[in-house]
Amino acid sequence: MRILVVEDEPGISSFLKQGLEEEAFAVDVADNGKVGLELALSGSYDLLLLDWMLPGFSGIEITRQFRKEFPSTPILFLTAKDTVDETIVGLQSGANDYIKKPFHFEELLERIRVQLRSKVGEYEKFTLGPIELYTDRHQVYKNGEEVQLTQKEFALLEYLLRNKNKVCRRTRIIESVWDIHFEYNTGVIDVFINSLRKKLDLQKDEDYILTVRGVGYMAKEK
Amino acid sequence: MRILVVEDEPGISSFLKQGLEEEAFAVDVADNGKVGLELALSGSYDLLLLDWMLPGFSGIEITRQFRKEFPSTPILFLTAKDTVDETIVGLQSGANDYIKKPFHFEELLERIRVQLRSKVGEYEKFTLGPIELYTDRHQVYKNGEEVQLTQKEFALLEYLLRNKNKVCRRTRIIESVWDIHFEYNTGVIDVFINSLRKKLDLQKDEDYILTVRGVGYMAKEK
DNA sequence: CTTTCTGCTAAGAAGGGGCTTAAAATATTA
DNA sequence: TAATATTTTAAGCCCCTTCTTAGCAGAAAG
Repeated sequence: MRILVVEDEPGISSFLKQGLEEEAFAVDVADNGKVGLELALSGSYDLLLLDWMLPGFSGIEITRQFRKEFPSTPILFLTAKDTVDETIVGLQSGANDYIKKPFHFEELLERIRVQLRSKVGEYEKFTLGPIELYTDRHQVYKNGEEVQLTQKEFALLEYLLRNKNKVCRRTRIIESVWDIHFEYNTGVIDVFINSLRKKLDLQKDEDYILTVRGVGYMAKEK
Repeated sequence: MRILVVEDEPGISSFLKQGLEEEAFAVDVADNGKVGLELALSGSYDLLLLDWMLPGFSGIEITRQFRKEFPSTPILFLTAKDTVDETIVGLQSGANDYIKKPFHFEELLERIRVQLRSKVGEYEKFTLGPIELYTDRHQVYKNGEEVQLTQKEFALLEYLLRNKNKVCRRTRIIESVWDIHFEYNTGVIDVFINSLRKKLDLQKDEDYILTVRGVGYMAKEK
């Protein structure tokens, strides 16, 4: 996933570049609107991250011009203050979301992920003890040997691994994996956890998928 | 942290209530705009979560009226469609952020946390001597080692830590942790205090959970 | 010192949650 | 359309959690 950051303050842009690269994004930086727009129009980005106050073209202008060519590429903009006006203009001119400075990096990440959720993720690999999971190839291995999982089994395992060492509540699991948002009273999760444990052939000492009674499940590294 | 949810669909509102309560928010629900506005104006909330399409007053009207009295309380609104217009009107009338339905609960939580971040600190972590408790992850540590607690044990410890250095009356504890609001004549609390002390392996010099004879208990930092 | 009260602790009963399995419903493939 | 695979529902079982109970120990009061 390629991201273009247009931001004139070197401190912020280098912070963003470094942080996003740690999350396995490819990041380019432009420090003014003119260069930013040129790069953006080259068409090789999956998401734009624009500072709103820029030398050269402003964020609005970049957004307007860019939208003509690329109607679906998400644009996220950074607003300096809590001014509603900026926000409104930004959304009207075609941006998808905004974030106020100062922001927490985790939040920025979450908003980027929301925007990219429709697009297919790049190559991602998760591990849990002897288990490896590749999101792109849709494959899972244990001790190097491939394990055949169905779609839902895979999705559930992926969710647990994305939240490794954190307790995953049943409600969250149902929401993220099954996309059921507003109610739940089913035992599906149990069934799929069961088949996961079976297919992964977890022995007694391999307690990688823990059940947290009354709460949910947790993929835990030893 | 108290949150008011104004939402007419019972499915959604109960889902929100449950989910937010799991994250340790106190949640009230109103199912129409009129009651919602009345409750909101009572002034005892830290954040409003408004559905935009409501019987009675609409989200806009609630926002406008509420803003006159409470200029700084964050308002988050839920929009049904991906219409920029609604969003713009919402932000113009004084809301702080919006989220599109259907949404992922994680994202909603993140946005709520952002709004409350100025009010309250980061993620919720409570400490008591060598004991650490993380509300979001549902985990407790003593001297860095995880301690396995059941739901009720966790809820009780969390309550005591939220009221650290304050005497907690038995009646309050029963109300908050067990949700029993009428009179009580049971020894449950004692039993759970006992198992907490055991599981936390408190030595004689580690008197962090004190008994206040005739009143209740207190988590006390030395 | 004795009595009375309150909290501590252990053991067991009651209840609920999760595991497992099989069968039904749904989706996919030939 | 039939055949197959996947997903979901449902039910019984077992075990963990929760709550009750009761005897005991120690504090407060007389």
